[in-house]
Amino acid sequence: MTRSHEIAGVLRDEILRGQFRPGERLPSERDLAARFGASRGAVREALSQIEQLRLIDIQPGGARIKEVNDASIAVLGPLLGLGSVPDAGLVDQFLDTFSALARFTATRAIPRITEMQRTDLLAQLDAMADDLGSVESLQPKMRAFLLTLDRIADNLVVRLISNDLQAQFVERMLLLHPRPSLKPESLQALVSGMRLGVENGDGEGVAAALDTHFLSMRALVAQALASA
Amino acid sequence: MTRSHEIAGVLRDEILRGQFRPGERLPSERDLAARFGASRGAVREALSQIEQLRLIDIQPGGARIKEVNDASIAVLGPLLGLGSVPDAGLVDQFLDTFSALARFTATRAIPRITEMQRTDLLAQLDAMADDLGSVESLQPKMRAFLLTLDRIADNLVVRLISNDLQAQFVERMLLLHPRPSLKPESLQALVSGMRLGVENGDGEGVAAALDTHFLSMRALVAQALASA
DNA sequence: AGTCCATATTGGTCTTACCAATTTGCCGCG
DNA sequence: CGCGGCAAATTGGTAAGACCAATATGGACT
Repeated sequence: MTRSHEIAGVLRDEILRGQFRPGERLPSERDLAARFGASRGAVREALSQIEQLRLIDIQPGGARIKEVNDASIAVLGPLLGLGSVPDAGLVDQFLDTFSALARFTATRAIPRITEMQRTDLLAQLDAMADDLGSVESLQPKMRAFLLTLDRIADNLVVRLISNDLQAQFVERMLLLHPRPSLKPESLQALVSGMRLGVENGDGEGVAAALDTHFLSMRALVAQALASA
Repeated sequence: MTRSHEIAGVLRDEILRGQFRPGERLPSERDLAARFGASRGAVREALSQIEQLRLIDIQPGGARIKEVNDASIAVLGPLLGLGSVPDAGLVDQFLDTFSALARFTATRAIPRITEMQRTDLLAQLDAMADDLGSVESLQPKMRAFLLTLDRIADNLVVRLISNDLQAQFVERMLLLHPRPSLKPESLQALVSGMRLGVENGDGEGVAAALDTHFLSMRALVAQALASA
């Protein structure tokens, strides 16, 4: 972690916390350098990073705060990490979005899979079916399965979105205690539902199974966050 | 446009063009400074920006190129602008993604709209219905309508994704000649389809209208790009 | 009260310098 | 010939100082 990343992190969080109003001017680079006990170069690198998050607009005369609504999606992770517990509403929006992305991937992938790919997917699902009890080992298999679908769907735009969100989200949610865990019956339904869809080349079937899975997931996580 | 942004743009495009293999080392900051006739500070700021795109990994010892698959979605715009004409496949993936995002927004927004919002939406649709002939003036109304839905759906994650993609995509596609334009009948079907959905509180109806609209759009754009 | 201009401030850029970590390349050993 | 190990060169990280052009500020003047 370099000095400029540290500084960027602090300033980013302050902006996300709303400590500056949109349109307001950020302290000058020289003032920030003094505040952080760093060189102006380090501060400039930090500001350059925050500018890429589209949280500020740097111009001769000063850097001005922008609306969070116009920011890059890269602020979502830091936004989750602001409090000691992630914001329940934002987490639900994340999961809802994941749900839509998974549905997208499934409906685009299934109609174009080859026989070999189908065999591969079925094998992965069978491996998952043997593992319903331990969420810890099912999770990575689920991710691998969705990644396979993602490769088949072959949409770079959605792939980058999914990767980005996943990276920001998973990392922050793994810290939760206690980790919510779905009932084996639900997982069983998910796996068998997807299996049926893959077998029949029914993308909508796979998507539907994912939909209900994400719905239960959202309910569960909401409950976990409420109690935390 | 500052020097560091210029340099970052050049290096970014070179990486996106595949002029470096993943894992390969980028020239040192001092060499790059010499190449661009700039100071090391300017180059460092540029590299810091490229690092935020997740195109490189900066470490003591050197900056190493990463896989484009792991990059930020902020590379999609530059990726569209690499050639004289945007890549048709990537454009289609963009539109497909827009389609899914619009569907998401519609299905989430419609069930939770208030009477006042419904009135507003219907008014917007009526204004659009009077304007089917000129694509130039319909386009912004369509965007405003989707933005209204977006505000109602109230999902920050999807909003940021949509904003981001839109900003990157629209800007690059406006340069196309000739600009593709849908037949008035199709637009008529879109507007009336959405109107029916809004009236009946039928999110799936609105989404379906959007689906068919984006399908025609994709066919049209593919044709335009093939001829360009 | 409004306008205009001099001044101070701010970002943009370059130079030079030093440190710590990594990489490189050479040497000697097995 | 290969391989381990050590020293030197290279590389990124950071700092301090300086100058310019564009912007913002404040005061003088009308």
